[in-house]
Amino acid sequence: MNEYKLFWRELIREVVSKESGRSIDLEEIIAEIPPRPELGDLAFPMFPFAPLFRTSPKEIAERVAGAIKQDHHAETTYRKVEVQGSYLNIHLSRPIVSASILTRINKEGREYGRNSTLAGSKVMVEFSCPNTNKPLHLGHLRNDTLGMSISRIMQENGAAVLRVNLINDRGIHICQSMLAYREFGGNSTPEQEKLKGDHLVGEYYVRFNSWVKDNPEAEEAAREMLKAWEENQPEVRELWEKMNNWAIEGIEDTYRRTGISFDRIYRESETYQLGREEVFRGLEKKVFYREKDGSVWVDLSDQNLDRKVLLRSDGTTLYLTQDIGTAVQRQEHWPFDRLIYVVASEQRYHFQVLFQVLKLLGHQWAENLFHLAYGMVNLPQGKMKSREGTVVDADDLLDNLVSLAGKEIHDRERAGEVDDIRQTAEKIALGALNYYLLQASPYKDMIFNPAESILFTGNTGPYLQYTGARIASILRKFRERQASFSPARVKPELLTTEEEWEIIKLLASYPEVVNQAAVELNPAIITSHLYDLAKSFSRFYHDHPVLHNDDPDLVVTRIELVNSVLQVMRNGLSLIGVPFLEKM
RNA sequence: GCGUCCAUAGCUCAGUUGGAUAGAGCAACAGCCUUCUAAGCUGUGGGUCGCAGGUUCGAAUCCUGCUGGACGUGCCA
Repeated sequence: MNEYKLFWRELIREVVSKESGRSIDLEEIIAEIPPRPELGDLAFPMFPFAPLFRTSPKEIAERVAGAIKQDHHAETTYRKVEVQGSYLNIHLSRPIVSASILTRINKEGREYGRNSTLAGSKVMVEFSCPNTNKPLHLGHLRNDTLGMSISRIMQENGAAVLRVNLINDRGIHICQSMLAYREFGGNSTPEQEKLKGDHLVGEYYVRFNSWVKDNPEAEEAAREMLKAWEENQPEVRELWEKMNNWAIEGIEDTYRRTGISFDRIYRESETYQLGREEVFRGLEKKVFYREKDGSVWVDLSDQNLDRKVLLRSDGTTLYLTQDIGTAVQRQEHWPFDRLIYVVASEQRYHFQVLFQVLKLLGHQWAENLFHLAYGMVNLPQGKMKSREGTVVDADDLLDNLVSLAGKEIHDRERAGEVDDIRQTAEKIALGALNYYLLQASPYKDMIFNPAESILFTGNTGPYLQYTGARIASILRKFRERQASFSPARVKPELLTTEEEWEIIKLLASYPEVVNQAAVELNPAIITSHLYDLAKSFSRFYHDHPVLHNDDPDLVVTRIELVNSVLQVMRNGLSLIGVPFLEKM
């Protein structure tokens, strides 16, 4: 669609320049999509030129329209130029646009929508970053699906992407679950308890928190354990290895189930010491300073960021120190042009400080760090609170969605039609979840209403999957009867209905949508476009039969259109973690 | 206190970066299955875009103030 916009903006720029006698910049010509399709396909407001022409925008629109109509050059790409109030509206030539779009999608297939705006740039995306003391919850699911989707969108725009995870496998909170396990666990294993490893570990984390209420000395015991861990005490290390493996195996099961994967996994136990050297460098450079007690600080109060500790008085590192180290390490491992941290918005301040500190250390690339601060996931009754047991567990939620999807399959009497009920239900559940989490703008807080998220009707992932499955079904039936339509030819000029034209326009603007999503780092732009496309398709095929048609040319032409819709849906769905289904 | 962010239909969310009569879904109501899957389609009702100013030919969108909310402001992560 951009090519048409650009063509017309250039033409109108030329005409307005000529008519007004002043050279107009291309940026001054604003192209819009009219609010209602009957008003045309492109619209150009003439308000900005009123002072220039010293006349009404309506009159300007008429003068420009008149001049364009005399321009034979433009005739092939428009059907009609008309003045609507103060707007100059263009109706594009439908056969020309349709033919060009269908040919292009047919030729490019999976490539359609890909572009090279980020070609040659290396983008690292950090996301997930789970703790190994408890299983994943709903908040992680938003993080994970955002990280995956953003990565894919960047790739679709030509970037080389490296997805990285930093597993938080050490620290006082890890020791807390270890301590509770040693105290109450009785050497039980996930196998014995028939529990996923991460859930077993999580139980002892919860156990610690109730235990410590009546036994404050447990807090001190955990600190001692952390010290023992840092001193490599064998028993503690052994327990840590064992429980960490349980937790990580469990978390990886959830990743597999939700289609999350990484190119490189960092572990905090291996990186937490990094950063200290950098802090010393900063001391030498005199951008940091040391207090009498030995702690090292950075003063960012001139930037409204206050003073921050970089090294404790006992010389140990902090979260911030580690992040300094890992950033430097990553730049060395894989020199990125951009590093996107997908981390909740509550850590905004932390990343502002981190980026400033790296700049003070003289790292040029610190300019290219970006915190994608996504909003909290809340429940209708308010915040999720682990202490009050209102945290929505990721595995439980998925199980719940899968069983509901399975029930739908039976209720709709599709059990005999789908290939594998269990697998289909799993994919529907995943589609519902990912779509729900991605359709809201990332930076905004969102409310996760379990009752609503499991709906499979309306603006949801399953609706997109359903539309895709319907298309797949039509195409299967076409292939079965293909012989009966031959000989037939694709004739784009046969696509004359408004419904078909709406589809064509949405197909045509898909590549810009993919680009826009990358510019804004916002997968919701994709979800919303795919929803519009599915909606338009549903309207179309409700009223206009594809196969049940007397004219074989029309049949194959509509098949071509339907095929294109499917291609774009598949391309788009792959960017938002909604599995495509041949049958549902 | 200070800082950052948010506020659009009863609920959950969009809103093409300042343009035409602010849109979807859910919920409510009314229709549509001898025809390619009714997880669908069509229609009705529902709005002081938090409030008050300002900038502009034009503001949900930009600026200021206010109100309400979230988050942050740890030698926690």
